Amino acid sequence: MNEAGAWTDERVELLKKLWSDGLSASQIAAELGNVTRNAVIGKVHRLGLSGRAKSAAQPAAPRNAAPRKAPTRSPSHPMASPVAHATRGANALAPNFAPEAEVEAAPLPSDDVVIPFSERVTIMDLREYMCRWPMGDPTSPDFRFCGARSQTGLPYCAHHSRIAYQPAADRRRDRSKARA
DNA sequence: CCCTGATTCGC
DNA sequence: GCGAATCAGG
Repeated sequence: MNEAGAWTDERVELLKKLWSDGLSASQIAAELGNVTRNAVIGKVHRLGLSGRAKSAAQPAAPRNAAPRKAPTRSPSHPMASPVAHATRGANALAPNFAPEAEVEAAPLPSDDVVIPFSERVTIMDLREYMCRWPMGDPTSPDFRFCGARSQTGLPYCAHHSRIAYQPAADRRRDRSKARA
């Protein structure tokens, strides 16, 4: 039998299909099984795919110096960073709320379900990786955000992303496997 | 915090 | 050819 992680024609075909289908490398890797997302990406590049739904070509990112073997992990902090703490507070809490931009399912207070209180955060505790799903009136003093881990590139967590965008054909984010 | 694809390079 | 390590961006 073929090796589990071997790129047979079958697997390559599936790879092409899924890649052109818009699935992410990790998703494809999970689907194929016994391969990492890096393997998928590597194969994609070798096949000449890459950049499926992106610009024809990136602005030639000067990716110089990338010694993955002898990384300069020793003198990493000769001086460290001079406290790059940019206090971004004190900004106006402009209620520039877009009730209906493209989100028909307005954030009703009724969907507090499945959202534990402990997860809720104020704008003060809101981090970049936290879900910004508004809960309650922005004008209300007890206005809170979901605060759960937000999805990549999205301002909301997985749960609220689904509600917000209501994809015509939802992609099953099956990351249940392939996770050492 | 997590994820994304892109790239390099030892194997 | 392969893919881990690494990078850079979101």
